[in-house]
Amino acid sequence: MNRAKGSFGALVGQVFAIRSGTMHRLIPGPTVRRLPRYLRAIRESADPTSPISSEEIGAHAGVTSDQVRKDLSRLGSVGKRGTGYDIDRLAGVIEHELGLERQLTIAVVGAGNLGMAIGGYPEYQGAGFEVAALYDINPNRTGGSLGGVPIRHMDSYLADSVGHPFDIGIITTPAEAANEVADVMVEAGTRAILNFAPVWLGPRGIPVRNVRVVEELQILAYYLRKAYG
Amino acid sequence: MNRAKGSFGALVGQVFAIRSGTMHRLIPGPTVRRLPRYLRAIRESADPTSPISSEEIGAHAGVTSDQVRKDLSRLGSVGKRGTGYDIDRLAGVIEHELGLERQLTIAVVGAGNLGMAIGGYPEYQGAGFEVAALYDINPNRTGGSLGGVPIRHMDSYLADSVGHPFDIGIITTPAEAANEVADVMVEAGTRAILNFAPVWLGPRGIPVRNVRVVEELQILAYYLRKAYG
DNA sequence: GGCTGTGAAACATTTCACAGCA
DNA sequence: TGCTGTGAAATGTTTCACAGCC
Repeated sequence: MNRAKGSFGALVGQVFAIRSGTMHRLIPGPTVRRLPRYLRAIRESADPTSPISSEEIGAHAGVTSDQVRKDLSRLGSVGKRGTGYDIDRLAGVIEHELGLERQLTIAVVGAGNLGMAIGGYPEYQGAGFEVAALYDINPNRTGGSLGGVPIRHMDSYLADSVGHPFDIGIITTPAEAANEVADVMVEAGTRAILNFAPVWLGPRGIPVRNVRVVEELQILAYYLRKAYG
Repeated sequence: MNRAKGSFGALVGQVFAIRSGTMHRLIPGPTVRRLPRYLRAIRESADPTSPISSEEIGAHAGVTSDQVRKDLSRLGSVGKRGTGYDIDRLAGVIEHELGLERQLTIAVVGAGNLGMAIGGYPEYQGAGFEVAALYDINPNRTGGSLGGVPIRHMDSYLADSVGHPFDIGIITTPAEAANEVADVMVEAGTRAILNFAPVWLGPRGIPVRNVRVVEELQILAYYLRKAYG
């Protein structure tokens, strides 16, 4: 498999791709993946009124203080030497960088156990997200609602998206359905995909991330075997 | 934050740590994380009787063929030049490397929506795992079963582990409870932890991996903003 | 004095390119 | 001829060490 380098193509592992238009200068992937951890760390900080040090952020995020400083310095000079990082200021900068100032809408496709669990997740408020709807193809599951969020038939996904496409589509269907669902999402203008189905979603021109429980277990199994034989 | 380099300490991001004893030569982390994808790719191969090429594996796993060959070459010389990789042989080698030959037992702590979804996941058979029990602190949730798997009170976790500790403990509790649960797991001899609670679990001497839905969404938000402004 | 910000060094991973074997 | 296996080069990331500022 070959791929134009430096292009908009999907990147390995943590996949994403850019639909079109100008590519901005991107922060390194590992740094982007740590930013949410820093955000949580400073929000859970013991004293929100006094500045926090890279040392303390690192302790809460499981990262060295060097790494924290290096990462944060990419967001501009945001700390104060001799003092640390102002919590509100830093939270604002990270949220801005991650694009969390605007509330992002989510559609969850697959109203099974996992979909219901994720659709009903209580942490979205304050994190910048709002679940707008759940979808399923099984009419027995549709029509109701989950904590005020309607559960609709997948057939209406496209129509529901007209005028206000979802920012993120979460796929919690069985493996067989995932590619089809992803196609519908792209067609409907959904802007990014978080996939929980155990399949590889090929590049579709929008950012895609995959979370696969079984693979996580298998990775753990490796380290487990190395540690215990 | 400073940490002895090359030690058994927790590694950043994809955390793991080794309890004690000899450290084996480890395959690079990125490679380990791709192996389960290769395993799935070859299992879903069009024709299981004829050999598969690195090109085809890569296409199914979203990785370049170079990368596939480099990764697989770390497991020893397992392919045939001019031909490709024998599917059964390769699957066996990867499974061996990942330690999937022995069935691993899982305990899920937190019998809420997410715990039930993960505890009832149908893909474990064939992937090398078996959910042995679910646990919760809420007596209203305990006592029953989920597809034959008993739901027990967390108080009995320690006693249940005597003689046959769980290989992997999955934490699906709220954030506040996660650290306490992790402590119990370590005390009970649970050998690795997969954490879904939105907190950083500090190093505990056993391999730990974290999956956090909100962080995944925030990472997506970043690329989404870069793509669409 | 204390803590950030950042070049430079060290280290890790991926890509390239091709030798080697079926 | 076709595809693997692998050194070497290119690239990316983390760690180090300290200058710079509050």
